[in-house]
Amino acid sequence: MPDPDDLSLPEAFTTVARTLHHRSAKAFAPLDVTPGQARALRVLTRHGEMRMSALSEHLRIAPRSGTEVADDLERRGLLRRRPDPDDRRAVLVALTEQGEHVSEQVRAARSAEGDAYFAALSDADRQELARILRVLRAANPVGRPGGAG
Amino acid sequence: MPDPDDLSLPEAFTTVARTLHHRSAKAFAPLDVTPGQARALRVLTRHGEMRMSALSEHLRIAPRSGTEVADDLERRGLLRRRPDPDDRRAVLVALTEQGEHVSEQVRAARSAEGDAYFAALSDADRQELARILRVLRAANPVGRPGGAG
DNA sequence: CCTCATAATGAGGTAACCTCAAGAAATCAG
DNA sequence: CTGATTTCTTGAGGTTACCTCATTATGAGG
Repeated sequence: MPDPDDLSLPEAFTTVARTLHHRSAKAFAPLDVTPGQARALRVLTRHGEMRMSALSEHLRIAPRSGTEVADDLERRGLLRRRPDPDDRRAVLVALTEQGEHVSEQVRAARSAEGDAYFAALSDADRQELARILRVLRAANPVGRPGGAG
Repeated sequence: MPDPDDLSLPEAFTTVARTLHHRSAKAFAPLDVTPGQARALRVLTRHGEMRMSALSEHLRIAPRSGTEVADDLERRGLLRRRPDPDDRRAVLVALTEQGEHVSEQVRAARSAEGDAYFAALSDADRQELARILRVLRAANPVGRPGGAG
């Protein structure tokens, strides 16, 4: 196997992200939840009931894509939709009881397996990385293609 | 827009990676090259002619997926295949002259736009990030699902 | 009422992966 | 040399996680 190339920052980042994705997918497989769904579960656990549009923004994906994630979770009985009483165009989404349960399992699986990916880092490095990622997120607020037309 | 959530490390990483991917895709669009193809171009520029299997390993993707990337580049006239004279099962891939040219443009586009994503970081932070990514890559050598199946 | 903006979704598409199995060639056991 | 096994690549078909565009329903302002 070839030694790691001296990749550029974007390349190295992408490579690590893909590996991480595989790891997470494996960790969540027993729960029958994809990494994307897992993220949505965590958002809903943290912030409670919200509109579809808000969910999409939290996940930083296009509104249409948020619909899709919600569809999947609803099909699995982890999420319920209800009309927003204040605006009949809008839909509110929230976790079902089972959704909360799975979300907690997701959190556990993340600690057990997903975060294991980062176990090679010292505590200090993990904090450094977290800080750097925050800076990047703040500096590049919206990754959605619609944003820049 | 909601403030960035206090995401877990894996989640934050994934989110940043997706945004970065969008940025790169946009930066490479004028060259008619996807981010995945751009990575392959860079690998071939750095390491020269190699087998399909070696290309896949460099990109850390399944062998079949390497074939696909090579197909795309060959269709665009950026890459040529030839049989390996030492092993007639194997195929050697290398950039064409035009491929070298586009690869250089890719490198330039990365500096101009792709790396702009990391411009929010100080030089020190960029080096920190690069170091941390190297540690992660070294600690988790192969992200390919086939490995643990 | 008419017009314009907004919320969600149906329809259809893409990039970048994957697995499984086939076909050809190399290698190893006898 | 023969047969079994392994290796290298690719055909066929599938998945995830996104996307854009157009449509429907509702809300807001003149």
